[in-house]
Amino acid sequence: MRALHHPSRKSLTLTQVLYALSDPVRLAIVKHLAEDGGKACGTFCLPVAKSTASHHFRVLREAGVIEMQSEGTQCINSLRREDLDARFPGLLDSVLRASDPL
Amino acid sequence: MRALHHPSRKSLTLTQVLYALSDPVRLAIVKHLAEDGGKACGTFCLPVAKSTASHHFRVLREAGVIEMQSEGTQCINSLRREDLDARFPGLLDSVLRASDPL
DNA sequence: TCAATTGTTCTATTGTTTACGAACAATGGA
DNA sequence: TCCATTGTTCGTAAACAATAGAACAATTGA
Repeated sequence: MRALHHPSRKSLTLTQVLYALSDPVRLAIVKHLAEDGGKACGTFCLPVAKSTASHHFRVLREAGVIEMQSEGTQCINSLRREDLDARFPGLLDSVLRASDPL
Repeated sequence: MRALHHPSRKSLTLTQVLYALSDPVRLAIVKHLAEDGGKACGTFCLPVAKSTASHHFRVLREAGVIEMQSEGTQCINSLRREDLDARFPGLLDSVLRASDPL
């Protein structure tokens, strides 16, 4: 697996983050990661094909919402909480809270 | 002007709101309305054609982010702050705050 | 080495979004 | 009534996004 690009904290943009979070599949991923981080892509039960899931993980990564690390054949995902909180204080929390009853 | 449909507070969805806010033009509209509400569509200096602006106002309205009221030939816009705060506490504030240095 | 696992990339399809100009509708003032 | 103002709708084009299947790459274990 080649090196994955992650945007720097500074280069995160609000509109891109909001867009990344505005898809139900991606929001579900973020919710799961908020509950327990460090999960491999395959451990999410997503209602889409593997290739589509890969696309959604990529959108989240490129928006700076998640971090992906290769770990053997799988890749471990985690929320970029600190970066998001630093750049957009309160945003992630309010989104997670708002998505609770989902 | 015919009656404009506004979704009820209950029917607002997080993903729809996030999507509505994820466009730079729409975010600019929301920012302006947060500073001074009750502005007509024409008072916004937007970098798009009239018809395109109309589209963006509509997306915001249908997501439940803004309220539009006919007032003569113009239409007065305002943020649905109470509804948004009730449904998604802290979300609007964090978005507005995050968009400050924009 | 071979096969299984995990995820990415490529290609294609389908539908959505953004955008604009032109035409239209509604209102209000001259 | 006529005209200006304001905003919506329509038709259309270009760009983008979500989806899936097939092929591919990297790793791990047998």
